[in-house]
Amino acid sequence: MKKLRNITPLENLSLVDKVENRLKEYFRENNLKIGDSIPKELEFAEALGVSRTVIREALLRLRTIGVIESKKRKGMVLTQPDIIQNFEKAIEYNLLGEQTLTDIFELRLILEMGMADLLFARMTKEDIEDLDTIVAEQEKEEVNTSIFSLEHEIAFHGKLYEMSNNTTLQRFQDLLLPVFSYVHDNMSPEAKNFKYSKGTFVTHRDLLNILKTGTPERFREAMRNHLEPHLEKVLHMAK
Amino acid sequence: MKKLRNITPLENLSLVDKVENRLKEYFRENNLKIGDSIPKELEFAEALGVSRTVIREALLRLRTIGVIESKKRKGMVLTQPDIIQNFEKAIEYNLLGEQTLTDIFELRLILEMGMADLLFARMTKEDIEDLDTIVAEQEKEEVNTSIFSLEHEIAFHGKLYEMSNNTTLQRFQDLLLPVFSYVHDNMSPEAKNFKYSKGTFVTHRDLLNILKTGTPERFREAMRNHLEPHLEKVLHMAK
DNA sequence: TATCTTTATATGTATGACATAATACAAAAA
DNA sequence: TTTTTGTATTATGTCATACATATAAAGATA
Repeated sequence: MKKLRNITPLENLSLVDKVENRLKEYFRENNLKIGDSIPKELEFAEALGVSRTVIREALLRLRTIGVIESKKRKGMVLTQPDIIQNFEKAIEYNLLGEQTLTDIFELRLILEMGMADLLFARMTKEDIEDLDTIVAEQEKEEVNTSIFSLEHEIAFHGKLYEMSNNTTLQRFQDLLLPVFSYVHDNMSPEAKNFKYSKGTFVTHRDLLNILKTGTPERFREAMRNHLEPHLEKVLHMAK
Repeated sequence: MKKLRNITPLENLSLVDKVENRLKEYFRENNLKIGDSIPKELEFAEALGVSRTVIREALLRLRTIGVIESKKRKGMVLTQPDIIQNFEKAIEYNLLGEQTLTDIFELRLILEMGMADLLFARMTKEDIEDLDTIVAEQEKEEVNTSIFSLEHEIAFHGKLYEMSNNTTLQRFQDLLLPVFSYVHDNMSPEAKNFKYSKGTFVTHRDLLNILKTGTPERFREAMRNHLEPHLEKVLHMAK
């Protein structure tokens, strides 16, 4: 039998899919902005000639991704979708694959190495003081317990993100924390041991000092060393 | 009248909200993984004592964020949510605020500066050849038209993301392209003019050469220069 | 064995009814 | 007048039922 080629399959969209597309068109055509209210379900249903059920399903999708909000009696209004929140929802279900998790962890490394210029441009005296406190706290505890604590790790690096003054980036990191701890927990014991061994590698204190008196370039290099155990693991991983 | 204090409002979750939470619990308790199939709508409805409508709405939310897929007659199975796709959907509606767009653009700069180590560790001979072609193409056209083309910009930087070999990162950039062009279009003419003015700033060719014979540090520094006009604009923006 | 046809079934769509919460407005109280 | 309280209205939220549709799986046909 001759192979069938060059024939595009006819689109197989469900009614809800079509309605969703029409809604998107509608928003575009009418140039609707955040805060604008949209017609009620029954009006849409009538105008498009479908049941309220279908309209509701389409609208519900929009509600789920945060494009609209609805209130009883008041109706529906367009809202600014919270891109991070969608992310979050997906993660809550613990269904991200190994590869995605690794990718995301890698993303963290990239972010922290790339953040240098932003940090130097935006850091304030208060930021430095905060970091000082965080590092001092860590050093005090480590003398006693000599146990690596994920908490301090998060406190220090979290503060860096905060200093970036980029809300999206910051929330991104908030939400990725569980991923970080996941990867952290699943790291080989060896990697854990030689991590942050003072002297060999750059410590939080070192990073802080560079922030105080150094340059973005030096900071990047230092951060690279600081993250080296992670980097090594990730870089040489079979992809 | 005495002021009312210390009374927490009682939770006001819709039925669908509650059902959604119960479903999440259910997945957790039964330790369900990607690929596992779940009971049908009617069974859930009966088990939870609510109408099929409510169950469907809750399930639809999950379907929207990509946690489940459903097929007629077959039922529903857990799927790996595509975090990028969710992002994408939100963006399609053109409802992201100015601030978010700026944040995201900033994110791009951070990513490209932070990517250096990854690139050097993972680039192949073919990658370099591809880049060579892209740059040559650009140079040829620029001689004729001397017009800056977003296309070449995207081709070159897109290739870099591709070379990172990080699928998530790559798709992230794919989806952010519209944001990039948006910010690009809205840039002040001055910024556009002194951008990539050969000689003054680092060109794509320069970056490529560093990739061939240089080091990650040099590449980072070069990329910093290359992106300087963008960086300046963003760094000194009132936040 | 391979291919076609039928059948059972879970999701998809339609309809109509009622519940609920939020608004606007009227009425009452201060 | 101002503030509080009640009431009607209305758009979304929930329910029940029926039917449409696609398709996996079983059965029939070659």
